[in-house]
Amino acid sequence: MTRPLRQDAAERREKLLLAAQAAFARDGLDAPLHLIAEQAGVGRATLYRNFADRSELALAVFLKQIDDLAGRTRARLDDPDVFVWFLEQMTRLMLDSAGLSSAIRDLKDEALAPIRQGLKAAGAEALAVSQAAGRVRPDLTVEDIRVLALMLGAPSRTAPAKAREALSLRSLALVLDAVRPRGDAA
Amino acid sequence: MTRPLRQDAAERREKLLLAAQAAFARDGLDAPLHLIAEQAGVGRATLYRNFADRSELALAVFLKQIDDLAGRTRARLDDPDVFVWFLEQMTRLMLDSAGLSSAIRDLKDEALAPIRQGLKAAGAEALAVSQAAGRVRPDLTVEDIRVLALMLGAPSRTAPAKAREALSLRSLALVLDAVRPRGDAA
Amino acid sequence: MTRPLRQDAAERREKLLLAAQAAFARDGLDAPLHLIAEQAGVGRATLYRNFADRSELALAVFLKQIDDLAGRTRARLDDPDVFVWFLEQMTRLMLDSAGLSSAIRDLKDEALAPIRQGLKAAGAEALAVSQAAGRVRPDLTVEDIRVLALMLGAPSRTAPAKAREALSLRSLALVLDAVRPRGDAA
Amino acid sequence: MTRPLRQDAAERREKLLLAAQAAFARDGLDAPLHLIAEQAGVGRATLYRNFADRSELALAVFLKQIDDLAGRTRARLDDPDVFVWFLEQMTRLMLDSAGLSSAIRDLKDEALAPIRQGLKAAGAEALAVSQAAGRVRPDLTVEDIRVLALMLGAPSRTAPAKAREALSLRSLALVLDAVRPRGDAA
DNA sequence: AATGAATGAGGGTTCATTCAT
DNA sequence: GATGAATGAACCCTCATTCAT
Repeated sequence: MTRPLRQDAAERREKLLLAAQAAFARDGLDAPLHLIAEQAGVGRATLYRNFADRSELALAVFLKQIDDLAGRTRARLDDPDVFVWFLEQMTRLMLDSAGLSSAIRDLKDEALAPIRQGLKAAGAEALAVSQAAGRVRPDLTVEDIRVLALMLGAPSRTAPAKAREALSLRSLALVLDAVRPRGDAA
Repeated sequence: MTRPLRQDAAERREKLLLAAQAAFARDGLDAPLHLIAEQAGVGRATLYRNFADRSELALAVFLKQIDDLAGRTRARLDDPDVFVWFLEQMTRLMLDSAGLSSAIRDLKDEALAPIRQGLKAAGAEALAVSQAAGRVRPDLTVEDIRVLALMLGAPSRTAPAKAREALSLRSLALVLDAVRPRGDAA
Repeated sequence: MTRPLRQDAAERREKLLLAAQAAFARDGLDAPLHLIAEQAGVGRATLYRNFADRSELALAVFLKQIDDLAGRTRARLDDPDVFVWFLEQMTRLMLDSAGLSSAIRDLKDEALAPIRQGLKAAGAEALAVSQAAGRVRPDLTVEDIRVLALMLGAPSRTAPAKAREALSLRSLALVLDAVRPRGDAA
Repeated sequence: MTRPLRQDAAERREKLLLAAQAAFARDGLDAPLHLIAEQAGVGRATLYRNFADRSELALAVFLKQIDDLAGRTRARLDDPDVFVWFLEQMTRLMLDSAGLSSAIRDLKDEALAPIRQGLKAAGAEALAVSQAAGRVRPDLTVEDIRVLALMLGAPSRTAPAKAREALSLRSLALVLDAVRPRGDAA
């Protein structure tokens, strides 16, 4: 009896997350909430029922993406260059979402801290593997993962899209140079 | 003759620039304008008289800083490591101003483009000098200056201040690694 | 089911229209919107929710009055002097609403054009009837309806109210003289 | 010694009147005062020194035009149709100045009353002459002059200019029909 | 539970008017 | 006197959040 209801609720939540992801990607972390609700096809209060505030919504949106990346990364831990791959994926994520880089950075909302933690966790194993294989500088630490993410996300919210992509790729190239061991040809 | 009047006005304008710089540093590029006016000890309309809109104000605030950096850089062009020094100064600038990195990045306001141009101009000579001296990778281009600035500014708007400083310094270290010629002992 | 909700909203909308009509009548088309909201006993944003901007509000206010007049006019088309009656009613409308004559005239807001159209439609049949009965000059056209409305509305926004009424009545008398066939005793 | 000064002042005042006339004609009675001062090439305070407030300025602007019309009318008092000519001139005045019709009508500013008085005086003799010659209905009174002026000015602030001119001419035609004696072929 | 109407606070902007120079 | 910079009041509008239905 309550099962269909539950399903309905889950679907609504999913639609909200999708709409929010799109809005954050397009307009940044401060996209109007009422537009997100509208574009999800639900009432405003439903959004508030599912997510107490903007932070919680953002958290859910971005953690999903981080978790996804974490999973895909774990599946590649036998590749010695997995950390490079991880950074490439991160770049794409940042390129596709103006909000994510803000979420990793922004001081206004300490509630977003779990995203930083999730990011660190997602990359830690990859970093260890690549360092063990000598493909990444041994002095990098898990703390650096956030720094690298910030650097890769820096070009987001830059217009136009073409330029943004070019800047992102150049950032990635420079970051990879910084990350590879000295003297590595790569 | 009209000097006293002008002086008064100039002082107010200066106070506005200072207040704006502080506000942009603290709250980012979208700090409320009325707070800037208030904190400058001026009426709102005085702000509008001096700067037609937020962009114009931001432009003035940030160009001043960029110009200052450009001047100081030109005075050091005999140092082969001047580009490294330039990046260090840039880091400090970014660390001190949450707004500046937005200004270099933000798509919402194409009026801020001159800042990007000013930045490029400020670093171009330093880059050439350091490249000629073999202290910086020869394949870096003036276009990369913006990318490097974005990367160095990425940690801005990160709290708390202590963490922000640590992140900035780490960014700088990584960027310098990326910028130095391969095989360089640094 | 959703009727109660709708009813509430409809009532508020009605209150807004009433308040707007009063305000436009008293202060002209540029009455402050926040006063209208306040006097309707509603928050400002409610006004904006119901009417996207001042024009839309004015349009609703005045079209309602025009529509009402049109309906009453249609019910009198068997009176050969219906056009005279129409002009009398118009005079009263103008007398009671400083905003309406502006709406029929004002160049600043082309969005108000439908009011002119509605007015023309409202009077066209009455004009035809009265012309057929020989009670109105045969050379008047539907385009003249607007001119006559403007002339009848000219004394609006004249103070004090007593004087305004006298001016309006005199305008009406003169307009009727202009409209009756030559040589008519009237 | 003070003569040149006086002359300067008079010139400034003249420039202000011209600028105000243009601004009132273009934007109506509520044209921004600072634009008038600017366009007159004087400081704002000079405007205030010459005219205590907007009403006084408007009064000066419009009285000048009314006086001019009065003078030209007096010079034509031997023409039995002088009142018709007076109304034609009035039409042109109204057509050329969006502000004048407001000034004759507007309730917000009782200080403009002298304009109404001036208008009445300007037309009184012409009316008497034309009535004596049997060219104008004998029952018109000097009070009607204001009503006629209002009716002729009604189309002002109507856009576009072409339409405004057409409406004005039609108003004039209808007014003349109302003013001529019954049975007159005219 | 879901809805979306209502709210009020907050930010942007303009302009009449004053006042230091 | 003339100037125009400064002021603050007033208005417009948007959005996060609540609440009646």
